[in-house]
Amino acid sequence: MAKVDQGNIIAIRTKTQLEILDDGFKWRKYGKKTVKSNPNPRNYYKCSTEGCKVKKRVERDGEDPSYLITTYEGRHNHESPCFIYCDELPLAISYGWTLRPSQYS
DNA sequence: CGCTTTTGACCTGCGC
DNA sequence: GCGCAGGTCAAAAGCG
Repeated sequence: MAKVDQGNIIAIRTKTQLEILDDGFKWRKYGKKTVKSNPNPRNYYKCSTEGCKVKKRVERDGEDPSYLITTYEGRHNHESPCFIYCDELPLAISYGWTLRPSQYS
């Protein structure tokens, strides 16, 4: 359905044992699905802020369960409820996250 | 009261 | 043409 993609897909790998990472935005979980590529379930989140059509995909690394892969899709239409949005990348870098190109699966 | 969360089912696209 | 995979939505319930 969504053919008009923002074209902004940023995959970030974080070394954490937590299942959910909070980057300062309000995310509403709208789906859970298990992918064959990974025996782990993949969580789908969407920004609950009005005017914000950003989608977030969270999945564990099948090769490194210690790592969590967070994929951001789209651009925020507002500032972070608590932090300032830096150009195009969230405060992920401040956390030492690894930024990867849109070459995701 | 508002908002969030959870599971299932459904749909589409692509490949062969 | 069929199957598979992935993705999204809907409803309901619970909680602060």
